[in-house]
Amino acid sequence: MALNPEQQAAVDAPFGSNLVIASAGTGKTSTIVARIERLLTEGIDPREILLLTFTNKAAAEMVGRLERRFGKLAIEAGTFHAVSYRWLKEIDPTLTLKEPKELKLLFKTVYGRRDFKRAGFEGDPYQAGTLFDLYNLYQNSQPAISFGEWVGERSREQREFREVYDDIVQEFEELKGEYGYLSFNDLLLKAIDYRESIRPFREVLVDEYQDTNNLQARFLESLSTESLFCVGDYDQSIYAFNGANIAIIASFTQRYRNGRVLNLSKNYRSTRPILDLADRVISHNERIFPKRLEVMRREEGVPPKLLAFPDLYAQYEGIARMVASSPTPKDRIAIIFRNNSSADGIETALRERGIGCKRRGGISFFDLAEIKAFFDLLALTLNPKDMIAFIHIMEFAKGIGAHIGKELYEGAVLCGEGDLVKGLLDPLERNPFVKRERNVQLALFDDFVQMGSKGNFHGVVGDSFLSSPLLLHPKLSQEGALFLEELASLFRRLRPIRRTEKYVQILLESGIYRHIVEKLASKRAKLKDGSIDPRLREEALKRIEGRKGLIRELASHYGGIHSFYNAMVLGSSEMAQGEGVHLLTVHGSKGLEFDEVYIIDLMEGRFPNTKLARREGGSIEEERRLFYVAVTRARDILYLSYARYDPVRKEEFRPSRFLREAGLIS
DNA sequence: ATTAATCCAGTTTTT
DNA sequence: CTGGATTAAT
Repeated sequence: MALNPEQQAAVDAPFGSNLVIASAGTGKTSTIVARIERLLTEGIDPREILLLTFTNKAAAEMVGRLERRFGKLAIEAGTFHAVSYRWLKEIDPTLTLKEPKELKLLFKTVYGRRDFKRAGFEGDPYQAGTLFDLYNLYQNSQPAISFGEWVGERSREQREFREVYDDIVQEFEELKGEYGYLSFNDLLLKAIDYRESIRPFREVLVDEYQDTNNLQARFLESLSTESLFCVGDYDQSIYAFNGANIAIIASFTQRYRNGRVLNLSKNYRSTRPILDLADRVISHNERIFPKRLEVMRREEGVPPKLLAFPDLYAQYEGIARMVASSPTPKDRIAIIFRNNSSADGIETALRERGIGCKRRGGISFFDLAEIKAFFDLLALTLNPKDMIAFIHIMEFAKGIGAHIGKELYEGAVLCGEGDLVKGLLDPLERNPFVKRERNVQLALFDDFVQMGSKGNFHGVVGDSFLSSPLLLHPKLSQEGALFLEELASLFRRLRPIRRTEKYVQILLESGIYRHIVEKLASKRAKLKDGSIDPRLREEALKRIEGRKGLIRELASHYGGIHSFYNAMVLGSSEMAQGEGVHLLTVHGSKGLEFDEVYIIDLMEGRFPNTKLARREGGSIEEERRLFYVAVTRARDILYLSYARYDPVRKEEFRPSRFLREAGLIS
């Protein structure tokens, strides 16, 4: 595709600090690709080019376009996080990421150890979950003050808790270290720490620069590069909740002396009526730079159409009906919503009409119990310090809950002199479960307990495991003993394994995973009276078998078992399932385009999500930018839809103010 | 004191 | 449909 003069100017911009302001649909991706092409044809080593994007999919697509022309390329490309991980892996190949959900749980237990009332506080502290989210935002915003001070500055009422909050995050950080956990933010923070060991680049290209937060900006500054090429559009900044800071793009020329700003203003994507509508609405936001978008498409275009429905379900039905009868190929249609909660309703309505749809994340594969269990098992074998994974696995055994799980873990670590694997396979011969004082004074009694406990597990565990001091736990159940032995045997069998496929195979076929799978299948086959239907059980097992196959298939694409695990944590939400109409949140739709777009649930409260807009980080301007992003995904046809009533919550709706701003209602 | 079962409320966007 | 909280059972 030929470039227009503006695009060419960006491609040809000399080395230095370049900022390209690229409005929606102005050929941003093509420009980045052409820029890299130019660098390559000038003879720059691909290894000296770094491309940072917002999703790994976007990076893969751009690299794919380049490779079609140049063949296999060694360009470093991916999200900030994926790239950081790749570098850190070379420094420490065993580091393992932990899901934000799990970290939140850990944070909650740390928080739970504080008793605010008893400590004499009057006011209401933030809840654990809120505080955890705030902590992430704090890390992303990188202020110079402590977390507690920062919270106190944003809210007067919270000032009294600032020391407690500092204490909580300190303990949380210590525990993370103890268990060997890394959060997404830790990837960037660690990469900044190791900046000296990261190779220099000739040019670093940054896509979606408007969504950069302070942590990412610091990461960029820590890189050694001759030239910076940032592409963004402040009207599409929609990640304030994640610390995205428009000031970063707005202050580019102040921060980079000799920084150049280039503009891409010719829109090739959408028809005039669609762009006019987008423009009318976004003009209600304060303009940072006046921006004029030139419509390049010649045809008159179809005016966007407003759809009003009496209630939510009539809306989902109606949209499904329209999609069904539309001549547009299904995979070039997108249904876009503000909140993920809209997805289920529309998906059901589409299903009923036999229309397939493609949905990201959602009721994910990774939320299934058997998949979670697999990844806990994998996480534990990769990082034996992962106490939480150990407990999750042991909880499948009857009679073992969080408490005993934790005691077993600590016992094993004690018997292994700090090493869980040693504690399982080659333990010191002593009872780790008696209090030390007692141990000294009542040595004879200990012996008695040992003999007695071990006797219970004859026939349950093998001879070699029968001598394990872990079996001395007074409340250990038979199943618990079996699980411990199976776990020990799994560690033994995995030790010499290098190949990813083999490693995954052994995990999936291990005794412990088989037990877990059978328990899950039985649970799912349980009838109302408590009995198990063998047919249902067979079906459940079959479904699980299929999912095991999927895990094998996923794993086969990765060179190392650590890479596989970390890629699953980093990219699980990017994976989409299904074929057909695209179901997307506005955030998920960023950077994509479709012939026909339906924006649904355009009601006050929902979109704009007024609850979020009132919260810190949110604003009605941000909601308006979200609307702008959604509208500018459309090439030819745009429908805007709302419903007047929610029959489940018995709630009346008013149409979104954006519909008024768009001139569609008065 | 722990674990298992049962019932009730609630549901933000992403790496 | 899930997570949390409450309750029953061990």
